[in-house]
Amino acid sequence: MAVKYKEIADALEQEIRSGKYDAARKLPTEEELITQFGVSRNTVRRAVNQLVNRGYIYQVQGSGMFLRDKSATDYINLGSLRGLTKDLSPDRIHTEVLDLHTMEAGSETAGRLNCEAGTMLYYIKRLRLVDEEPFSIEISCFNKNIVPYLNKDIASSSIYSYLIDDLKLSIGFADKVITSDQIGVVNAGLLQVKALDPALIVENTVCLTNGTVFEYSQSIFHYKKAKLLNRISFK
Amino acid sequence: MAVKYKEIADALEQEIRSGKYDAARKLPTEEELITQFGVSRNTVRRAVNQLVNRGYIYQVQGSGMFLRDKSATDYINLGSLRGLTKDLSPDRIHTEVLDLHTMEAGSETAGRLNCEAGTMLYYIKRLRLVDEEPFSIEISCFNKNIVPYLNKDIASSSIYSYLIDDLKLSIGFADKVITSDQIGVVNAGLLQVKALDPALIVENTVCLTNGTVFEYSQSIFHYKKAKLLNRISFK
DNA sequence: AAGTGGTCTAGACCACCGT
DNA sequence: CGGTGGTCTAGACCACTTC
Repeated sequence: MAVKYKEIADALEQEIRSGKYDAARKLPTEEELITQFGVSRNTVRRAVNQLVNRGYIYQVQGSGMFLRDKSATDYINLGSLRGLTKDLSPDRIHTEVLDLHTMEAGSETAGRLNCEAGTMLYYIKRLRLVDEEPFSIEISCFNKNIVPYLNKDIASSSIYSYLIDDLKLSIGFADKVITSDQIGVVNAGLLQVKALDPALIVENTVCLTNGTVFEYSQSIFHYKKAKLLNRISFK
Repeated sequence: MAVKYKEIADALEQEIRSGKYDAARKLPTEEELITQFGVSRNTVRRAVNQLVNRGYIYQVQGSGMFLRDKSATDYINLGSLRGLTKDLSPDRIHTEVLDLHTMEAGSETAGRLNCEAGTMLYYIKRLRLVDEEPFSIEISCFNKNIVPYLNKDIASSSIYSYLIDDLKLSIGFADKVITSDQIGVVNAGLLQVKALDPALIVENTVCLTNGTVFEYSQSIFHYKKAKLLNRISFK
């Protein structure tokens, strides 16, 4: 990390999640944070801003910085990178790799990944279980020029940890398109619902900080189990 | 407004939407914006930051600020306040007010609105049409202590314009919970789909800047017509 | 009136991209 | 190496809340 405002933001996030401010439901004043962390006011404010964007707190001019009501658990936060892996406790999640192979991009996939048709990519289909019950199906395509290697082992834990910590990719931004549709027979079987039952679908296009698309994925969620959460603040 | 960085952000947003940078796909440098708007670098950077958060651009250190690919139209932006009203051109939208009355909050609604049971509120049910075809059903509850007056006229255009421009409410943040479920018979009839067809559902809890909940709403979207878009950036 | 967050400036230095 | 964004500081003044 080595960047002050992010370190402070992460420290405060930890404190909030640990329940340190649950009694007061209020953060220390900017002045206090300035002396506590020994940085300038601007740096404190940038850190605090992260917490606002992450949905933890809201600021009231003249009054203070307050905790937002805790969202009930079991929500998948649309604003964070790691869908399941961050929001649910890791021991509740299991991943079954149904398919993993390399292939050439067809014209449709090439369009989505913003690359030439014929570009090599990894195709992965996974079934994700929460508390041993089928929760979602994830079909992902990674541009192999950017993600040169993947295997079942990596795919069965958190791919994103591998991309960030090992491949040192710096992920910049993403588009998520959310829809609902009738589920097909095959996927219905995997999720143990009936064919034509509803499915909650999230299409995800992810880019590096330099703007290159490296992943396109589609997640199909069990309609009775999945709840997506989006926390926004206007300022 | 009267705040420099927001004015600059809005001006740049307008320029981007107008297509001014479509050829270059690149914004002027910070230095250029500084001289163009006659403000300090920090102010330019705050303005630019808004555009990043609104999903218009991404920044690459050492290189510049670039336009993100346009999202196809017809998406409902989850990050903006006015769902339909902002994303689709206004003349395509029609709103039919099915019900509008005041009532006392029951215990469940009181919980969602974070108020006492028995608090007076407005209940509104609306059918929204896009291009003359049923698109979504919106059921909203407003705390009457905060929104003291509403009528069919207001409800059939944009409620939020009224809240912001006329009532001078300052809206702070919101929680959106997105799910999918089988649609009921009544709503199926309204949306002209079959009972038990999928529905895309967004529950929305909206707060003022001071943290007070003033609205709880539920939107039920036509599963073949609605696409929600969430643009996120990590920094 | 005191406390607390919001806006703005000016300037320094660092990190990364491209030539 | 020049161009361009990223981080950080120090200080001034404004706006809103609370008492």
